[in-house]
Amino acid sequence: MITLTSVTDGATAKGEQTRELILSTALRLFREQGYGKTTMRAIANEAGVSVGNAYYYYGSKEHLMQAYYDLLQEQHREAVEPILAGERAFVPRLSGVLRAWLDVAAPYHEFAGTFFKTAADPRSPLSPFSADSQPARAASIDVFRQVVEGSDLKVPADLRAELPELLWLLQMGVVLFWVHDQSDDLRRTRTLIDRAVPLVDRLLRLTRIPGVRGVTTDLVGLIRSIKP
Amino acid sequence: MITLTSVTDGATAKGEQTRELILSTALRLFREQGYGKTTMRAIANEAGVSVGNAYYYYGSKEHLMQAYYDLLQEQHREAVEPILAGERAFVPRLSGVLRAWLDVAAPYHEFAGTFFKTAADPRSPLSPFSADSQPARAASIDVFRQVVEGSDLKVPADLRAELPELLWLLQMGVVLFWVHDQSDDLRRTRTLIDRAVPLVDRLLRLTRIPGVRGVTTDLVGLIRSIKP
DNA sequence: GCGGCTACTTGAACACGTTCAAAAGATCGG
DNA sequence: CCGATCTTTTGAACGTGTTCAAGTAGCCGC
Repeated sequence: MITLTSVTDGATAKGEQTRELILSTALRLFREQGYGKTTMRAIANEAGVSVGNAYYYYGSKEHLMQAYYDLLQEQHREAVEPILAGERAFVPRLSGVLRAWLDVAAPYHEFAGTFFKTAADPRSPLSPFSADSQPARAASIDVFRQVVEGSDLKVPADLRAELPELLWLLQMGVVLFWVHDQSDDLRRTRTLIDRAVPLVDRLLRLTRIPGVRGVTTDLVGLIRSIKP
Repeated sequence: MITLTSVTDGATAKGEQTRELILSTALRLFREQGYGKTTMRAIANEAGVSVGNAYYYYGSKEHLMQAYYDLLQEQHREAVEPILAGERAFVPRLSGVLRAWLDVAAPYHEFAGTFFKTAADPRSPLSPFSADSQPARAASIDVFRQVVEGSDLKVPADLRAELPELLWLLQMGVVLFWVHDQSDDLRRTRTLIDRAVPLVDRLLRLTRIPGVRGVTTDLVGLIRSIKP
């Protein structure tokens, strides 16, 4: 059934080339003039193709943004590698990962608002909670799994199992804060990270105190009960 | 300078009537067919005015939604009164307030996604974090101030001062969860409230344990340092 | 009543995201 | 090389949110 040529799933080398041309052009325009001011017509014009052609490869303008986001995540994963490889203490591991996100995403700060906007819509396939973005989310959570696993952190096993997802949620919170942060050089978001991470660390270490243990159990139970 | 007629700030009785007609028509159509499928033309048609007229009173379609949200908050404040008047224990007070929100907002669940979408955009004046919505946010936080003040809860004074805002944040989290909740009769969101509130209560009571006190101080310090 | 002012109202026009029927290329068995 | 079939490309057309120049209506001082 499957031929041995390049045409196995209806994709051609030429087609891939056009797809990438459209994406790179879109990303450039997004960066140069923002998402809102970049029109599909401008993207098509600049790429030297027709509007309809852009829609042949990307279902909507938002899908082009999704591609932007995927790129970001990929860059984040790369930026995080040396930190995860060379550091064992939990606090610098987590801080490093969060700060790396900030550095990677900084050039897109203005445009990030628009991303968050569509991401918050539950019906959008771009929502970080949607089924469609499950792979991207899993990859993102995996970074935090590494943060936990490679660290010297000691927490109860049940909590440890949920921790990567919780830290991912923490990052979502940081991103939400970052999107709204208008201070110079993102000073406030940096403060948030610098102070929140040690706080999280203290909290996690508290879970070994007997009187606190019950709360932890409750928390884990809560998380499990509301998972879909 | 100011005349004694009704024209004191450039608003006429007739104008107010038109404004309300447009709003009520819009809200009806939003409810009947959803936000996305309701066009500005349809609103104008149904209200018997021109499209431009709708824009004379409401700067954008989103502003009509904002009015929807204001209505919701007003209804929530009313629904919450008997609970706050007749109950002293912290857990039922907070649960009651959160459940009341769920009940008030339930008819608009489908349409709430769209609201959240624009709310997450930091440049939108509709964002719950924006300066424009400061009054609405303050009113909303005030409900949680009442939850705390009228309750038997005992927490350190510095934390107590920040608590209303923190509980408001908790509600934002619940709303975010609710928006994405597709379970029957919002079962998952109800579970979240029923289990999270006692957990919050336990956490707050823990703050009086000496070993935990330091973490609380850190938390309060963090909050204060990142406020604008 | 009149001139002028402000509040209000209109609807055509614009810009943008998106769709789609049709054309153009590419590939391949024969 | 032909015809068939699939992939790619086109650009006009549509629907929608939004703008704006122009018009209408009410009101006040005179």
